[in-house]
Amino acid sequence: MLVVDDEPGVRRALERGLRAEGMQVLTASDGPSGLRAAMTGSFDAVLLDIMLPGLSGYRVLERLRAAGVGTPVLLVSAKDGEVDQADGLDLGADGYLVKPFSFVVLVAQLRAVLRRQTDLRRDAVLRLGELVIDPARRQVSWADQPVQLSPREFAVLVALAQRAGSVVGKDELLRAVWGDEQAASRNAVEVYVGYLRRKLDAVGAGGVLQTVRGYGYAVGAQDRT
Amino acid sequence: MLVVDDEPGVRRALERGLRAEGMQVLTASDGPSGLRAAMTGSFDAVLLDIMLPGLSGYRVLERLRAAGVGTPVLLVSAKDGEVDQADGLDLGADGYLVKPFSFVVLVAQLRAVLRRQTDLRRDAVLRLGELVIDPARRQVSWADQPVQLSPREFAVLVALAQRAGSVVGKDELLRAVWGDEQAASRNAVEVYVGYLRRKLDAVGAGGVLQTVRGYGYAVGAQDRT
DNA sequence: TGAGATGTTGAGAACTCGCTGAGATGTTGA
DNA sequence: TCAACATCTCAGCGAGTTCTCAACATCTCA
Repeated sequence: MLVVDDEPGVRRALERGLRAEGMQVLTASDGPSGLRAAMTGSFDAVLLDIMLPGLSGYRVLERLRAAGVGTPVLLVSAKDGEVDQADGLDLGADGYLVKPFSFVVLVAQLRAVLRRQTDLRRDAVLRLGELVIDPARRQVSWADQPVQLSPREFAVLVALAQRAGSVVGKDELLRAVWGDEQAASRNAVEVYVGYLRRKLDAVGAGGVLQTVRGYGYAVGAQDRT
Repeated sequence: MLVVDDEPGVRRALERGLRAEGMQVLTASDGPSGLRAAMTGSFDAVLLDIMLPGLSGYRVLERLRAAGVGTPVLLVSAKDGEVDQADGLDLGADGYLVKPFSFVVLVAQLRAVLRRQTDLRRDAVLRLGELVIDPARRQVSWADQPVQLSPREFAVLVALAQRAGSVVGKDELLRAVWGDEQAASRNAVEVYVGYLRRKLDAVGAGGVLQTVRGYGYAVGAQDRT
């Protein structure tokens, strides 16, 4: 979660509350720094106050969407006018809260937004340049050539592709693919990345999976939808 | 879509937004005219504000249902009380939105309602290339040759065909065909897919049912993105 | 330069998965 | 009551998959 609000008291309260709900929280206190943080696209959701110093919440949202960042955004405002709502909605906000709002309502909205997000994501086709991953059909192809993968290989590739552009630690992969009970050693990750590389190389997709020594792996792509 | 709301700003914003989502939209600004429009029954869904001049949303909904019009209705209100929600749903509303609501949420609810609607029209004949499934007559044919199926076999085939083009997990199939109480093991699914294949192969429909190892089954359909 | 850390890979044992034939059990209708 | 059918479990086979081990390659830094 990214929380953008100019009042230190609100920031602290939200941070503490959301932590207690098991979320990881980062905060920003003005428009520009909030925008910068949100641009990384590495948040599951953003809670954005409208009245902000430097750059209003509207503008932040606008630029975010213009830059193609699709992270869900909940707008927070003290104002209640219809006009504001319509504006916010047209800009692509995913929810709207009017101050003062109850914490319970906030959490409910957040969970709704996150659920919708994962619902959409689960079956959404992932595209990374020539690489296309279709979770609904469990199919992978490179430049329209299909690539046959075993279930584990597929899961590893999806886990990497979902975090495309950033490095995924081996332990993180282990957790994402093998589950929490750690049924496999860390070497299994290396082996499966090896399998994936071999199969991808065979269709000309060399160098898609990069090794980051001492940490983990990353799958290419600077773009994003 | 029929949008009934007395505020011109909201009407315009919704109209624009929904058009952008590919829907056809008509609007009405008060209760009586909204009711008249809805009575025609020619809408896929109605978005109905509760606070309306002339005739409240509740009354509109009431009369609509009394007249036997089953069009799905989403109620919109500024009020947030539990009582109101219960009232609205009792009157036969299909969803409830509290202002201020986000446009994304509205669209999600709308799609859910429409999906439910089409699910009810289950009797529609399913066509997958040469394969024709008629749920109303419980008949299946391949290239005009009829195929005799037992009820279970039929149910499995329908469950697969309804999600044509995407992979259906065995557990998912089990739930869809056998119900939630898990009256059968996962192997039953394999057995029935086996039966289906044998019968389909016999009329030349080989390879219609594909196995996706480690996950489930998929029935043809190459189109779609 | 070379020792230790880190990553890659081939081999192979153990296991899981999906398909199938056999058969127990239940249901229906003559 | 019996035959015909439907449903579902079971056990076994063969193929594919998963994962570990250990040898080897590569990298990093003193």
